[in-house]
Amino acid sequence: MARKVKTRDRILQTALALFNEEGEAEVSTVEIAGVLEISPGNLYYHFKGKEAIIEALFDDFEEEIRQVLSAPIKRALSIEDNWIYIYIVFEEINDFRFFYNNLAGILERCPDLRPRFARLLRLKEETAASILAALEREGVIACSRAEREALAARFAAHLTFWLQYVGLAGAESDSRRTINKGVYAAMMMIAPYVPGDRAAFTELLDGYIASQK
Amino acid sequence: MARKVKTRDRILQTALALFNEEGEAEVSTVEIAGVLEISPGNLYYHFKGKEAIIEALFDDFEEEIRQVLSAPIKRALSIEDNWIYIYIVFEEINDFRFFYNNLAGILERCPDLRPRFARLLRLKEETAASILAALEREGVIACSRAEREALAARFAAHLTFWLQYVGLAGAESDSRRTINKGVYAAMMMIAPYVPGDRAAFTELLDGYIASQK
DNA sequence: GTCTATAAATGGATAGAC
DNA sequence: GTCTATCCATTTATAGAC
Repeated sequence: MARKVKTRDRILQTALALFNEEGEAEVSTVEIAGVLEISPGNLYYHFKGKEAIIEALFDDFEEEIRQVLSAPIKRALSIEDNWIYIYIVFEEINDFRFFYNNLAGILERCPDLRPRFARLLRLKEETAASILAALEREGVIACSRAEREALAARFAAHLTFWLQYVGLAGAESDSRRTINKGVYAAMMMIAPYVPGDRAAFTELLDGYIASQK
Repeated sequence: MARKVKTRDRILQTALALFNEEGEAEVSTVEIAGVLEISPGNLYYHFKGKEAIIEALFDDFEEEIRQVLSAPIKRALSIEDNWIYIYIVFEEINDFRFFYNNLAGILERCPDLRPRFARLLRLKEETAASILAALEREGVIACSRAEREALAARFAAHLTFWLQYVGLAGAESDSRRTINKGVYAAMMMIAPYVPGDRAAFTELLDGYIASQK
């Protein structure tokens, strides 16, 4: 007996899909209601307006991404483990990409989200930094504290903007492939810090991305 | 006898300022006309609509950034020369930042700009690649072709998104300082490829940014 | 070139019936 | 919870006078 999905949830789900597809600015509350085949009035019963919908979607996103970023990475020192980990982060961002595609606009109209989003950025940096520190301890990479911090910041920025970047360069349709390229690019940032012959490391990466396509 | 500035130019100038300040989506044609103290009708005499204004602004931006990116860098192998060069690119982007702050939305409504913007991205990459190649030839850095290409792509992405990134982390007001930090971050991407003790190179950078603040 | 006036369309929002 | 009906505000866009 297929349990009836609550209208509130259907609104969120549909809004998310439309926002991701057409861009948040391009989607009106009327359109969302239209796709759902409910009345605008009904939509307004559940959410005071578009901002309320966006904030509710951000709640979901924040919870999920926090869970991913805060998950202690157990023995994630192999290339494979790190690859998968980064892949998952990208996937999460991809699911809420509408947000990243119009950050300035959304934060303008939902000022409450600004500090929360800034915190997420910091969490990304911290997570990257702690992974790098672990790699450093195990001798996988060798770099100074200053380098590690700069690298962590770059990492966070990469996670934040990569999907947008490929979208601009020319629409790549296959998201799995796109994300794998993003993971590859992330790993390449680490390569020069691998002691000894980093060429071997690079070749390992090349092999890995080839196997992923 | 102060030559009268053409209305068309005043529109572009005012629109650019408002777009940068409040975000393109937040500014209507009526508002632009209001600030200029001309009638909306008059504005529509000069431009068919907001899209036309945006495209005209993009024309200006494209011309200027092309000039900067295509300028042959003569003997730009010193830290100082490269620093200044990157600074100028950032400055140009900063002057038209409204565009970068709402890329998805603008490209949605002005599809003509999409390929042109993509070309600019490629130009950024090519420029970065050729600078890196020069540095390689002179022995300033040492890296493989694959590494150089990955680095060039990262460089282009950095130029594209850095200003947005700091804007999100917490609004830095002083643009000169922000840009200098962006240049520093760019230089730090090169550091690990400097042969010998890269620590010396890093210290040089630290000294340089300290002198710039 | 510039203005006034106004049309036409859209999106956000609410009241009140069912 | 949901709908219909409606209102208000904003924005784009045009016609025609000066």
